[in-house]
Amino acid sequence: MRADSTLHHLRAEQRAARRELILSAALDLFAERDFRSVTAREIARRAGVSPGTLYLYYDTLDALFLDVFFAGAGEITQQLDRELNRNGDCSVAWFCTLYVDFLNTHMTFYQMMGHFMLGGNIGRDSTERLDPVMRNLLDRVEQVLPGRDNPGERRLMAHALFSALNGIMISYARYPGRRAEETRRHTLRLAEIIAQRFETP
Amino acid sequence: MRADSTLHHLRAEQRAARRELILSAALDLFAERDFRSVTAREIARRAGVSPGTLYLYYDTLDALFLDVFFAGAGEITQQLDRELNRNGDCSVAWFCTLYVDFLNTHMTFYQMMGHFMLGGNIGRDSTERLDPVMRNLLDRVEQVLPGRDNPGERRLMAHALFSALNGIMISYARYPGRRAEETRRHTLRLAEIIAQRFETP
Amino acid sequence: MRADSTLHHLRAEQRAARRELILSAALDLFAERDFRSVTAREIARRAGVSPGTLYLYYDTLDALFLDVFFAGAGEITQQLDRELNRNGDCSVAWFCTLYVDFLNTHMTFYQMMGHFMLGGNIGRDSTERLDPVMRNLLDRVEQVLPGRDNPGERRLMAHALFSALNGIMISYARYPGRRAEETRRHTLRLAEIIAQRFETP
Amino acid sequence: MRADSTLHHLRAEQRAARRELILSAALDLFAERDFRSVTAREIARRAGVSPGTLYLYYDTLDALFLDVFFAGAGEITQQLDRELNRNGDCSVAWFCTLYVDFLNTHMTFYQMMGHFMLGGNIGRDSTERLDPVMRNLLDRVEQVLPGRDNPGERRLMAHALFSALNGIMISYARYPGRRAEETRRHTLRLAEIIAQRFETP
DNA sequence: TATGAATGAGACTTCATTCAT
DNA sequence: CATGAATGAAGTCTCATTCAT
Repeated sequence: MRADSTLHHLRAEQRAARRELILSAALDLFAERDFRSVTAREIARRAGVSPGTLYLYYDTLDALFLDVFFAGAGEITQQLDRELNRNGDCSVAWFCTLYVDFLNTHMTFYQMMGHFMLGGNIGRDSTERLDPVMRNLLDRVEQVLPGRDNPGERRLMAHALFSALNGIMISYARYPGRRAEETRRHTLRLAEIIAQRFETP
Repeated sequence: MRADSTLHHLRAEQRAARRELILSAALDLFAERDFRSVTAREIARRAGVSPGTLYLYYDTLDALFLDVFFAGAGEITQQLDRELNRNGDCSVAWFCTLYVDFLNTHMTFYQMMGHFMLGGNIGRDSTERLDPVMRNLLDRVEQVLPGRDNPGERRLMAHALFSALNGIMISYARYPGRRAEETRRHTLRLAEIIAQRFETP
Repeated sequence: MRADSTLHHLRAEQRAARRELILSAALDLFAERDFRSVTAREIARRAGVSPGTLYLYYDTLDALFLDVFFAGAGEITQQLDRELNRNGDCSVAWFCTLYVDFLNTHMTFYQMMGHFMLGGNIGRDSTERLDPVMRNLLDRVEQVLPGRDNPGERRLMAHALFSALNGIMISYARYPGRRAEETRRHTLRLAEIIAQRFETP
Repeated sequence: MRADSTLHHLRAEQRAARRELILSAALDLFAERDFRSVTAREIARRAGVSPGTLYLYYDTLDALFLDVFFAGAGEITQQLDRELNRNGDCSVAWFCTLYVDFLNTHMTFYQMMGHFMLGGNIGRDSTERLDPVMRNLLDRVEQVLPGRDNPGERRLMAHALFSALNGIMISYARYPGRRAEETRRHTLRLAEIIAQRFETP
């Protein structure tokens, strides 16, 4: 029993590790080039596995893309939680800066969000996985918003703030000709402005 | 001379008409399906020309995509100007509503913006054409912002507002499970909130 | 008008010629190797065209396979008709010999028949094209059968004879270890026996 | 010694049982779908073993296919023998009906025969196993043929009858649009006709 | 012996783009 | 200027088979 469960555990761990390996290889490539031009074969080669192996861990390339998004969403959610738990009273400015900073260093996460939101062909099951992830994020946004009694209004405001921050990147992310550092500075400045706008209840 | 220039003029007109025809066919298809799944051949067929002809008017498919963006940008700019010229003092709320409404009915314009901003490979010359178009748009945004003396600050605020509005769509545009009408209502509500936030100087 | 129709005619002729070219290349390869191991790329290379061109003339490899069958069916039908028209009274023996001889020299036709009859995945439209072809063949078989008044009985007898002849090949066609010439002699001998059995009404 | 041989025996028995298990799983799947679309992994899963185990019992997938054929041949041979032993004088009609009925319920057996006869790549050793099996079957056919002195002639006649019966299936087995029961009725009727033709010496 | 993850060659097919007519 | 047949590189994904555990 014990041995068996250990074996299972190891198996699952190994599997997760391999998945991580592949995902990481993909992220590597996405950092270098537009993700739409990255091929399955390249990801496999970079991960040091065969193309066939890729499909042992992901049914389809889009499934992998989705995982990039999920991984990113998980990470930013954790980052937020860490601070929110420690310090119940976080400022909007802090949140905006953190999120936009995250987008700057996790451009691929942002690109995937765009990819899927703007017409990615995801199956019903993926939609069902996507939904709660987005909701989770919005829950965090709500927490940092200044007091507002009406829950519906509060949620809407969270939507608005979340949208506004996401919009920063689409407008300036890879604006041709701008270097990463310049982009970061500019986007963070915009984040501050938006934060300021959402500080008052 | 005269005859020649008239001929030239006619030629140019015809050429423009053909381009328009092709562009319009493309938009037709983009309205039906995700633009990433539309092929050059399909566009040609829909326009009633041959695939080869497409390349007489557009060097590349991305060039056509870019034109979709330009056409949209031109249209919204004109719409704004019409009102701005008539009525020098337009409200932020009016602008936000107009713009988000435009995005809702011109999703493809928005998608193209995303396509290029998030990693589209556009050549140097296209960048040079893109730049003034964006600047033009931002000029309009500036005009509706409430008085603010510092021009740099003013410009930054315009960026922020423009970004915020664009973000509305990436977060909810084709949010799975939502119908077009529902999306429109929701995004317009968000536009109002954002407008409200940017009303005070 | 005239010119146009001529152009159309030429186009159609050229197209048919290209199709023929590809078909012929495929048959070439099928003669050398089991058709199931022949790839689209190989056929294209042999035909002296690019892989993409293949799909300009055939939607799918199976469509090409089907054409192999149709071409064969057309040929044997014509061969039969030529003689049947010249000489209204053809013997069963003559027919059996001719057909089995044909199968020996057009093994691929036979293989395709087997491929599709024994489970080939053909669409509805192909089925609709397959049907009349088979009926046509059976019509010829009926013509050579000795007098028999009842039409239903006559048809059944045609079925039986046709089946019997087809069976000869499945049992001995590529029987491992037999050379082509030996196979031909043996199958023709069997054809004679079967003919003899079907000579009496 | 004794213990050892018993052990060996057990081993052999177990091995045979496993082979049977796998074979049976394969047959299960072949009954559901065209055998050409069934994968090794599926067979393994259905048999409740791992893909690797498959290759402990079969060198290759074609070897398994061959076994399907052998199993069928063995079964029909036994069925025939049971009756032939009990009743030395069996009619051609009885044989034809029995065989075609068998083909109807063992379509896979028939498909495998076609698979190998029409170009399957079987090694020399498999050919050596195939040969006697076919001979065995033909021996039975010979037994039911009406008196005929010349042994060579007799053998040839057996070939002809066997071929004729096999042909019934290739012509109508999965004739598109026909249901199993209809096919069975039709093929049995054809079997009768052929039997009738081979009844006279 | 049994496992099953990994392999990797290779299959089919698509599609932006070109160029002879 | 228009055509549209042809290209051919490249993409995703499959699957029989192997081998370390």
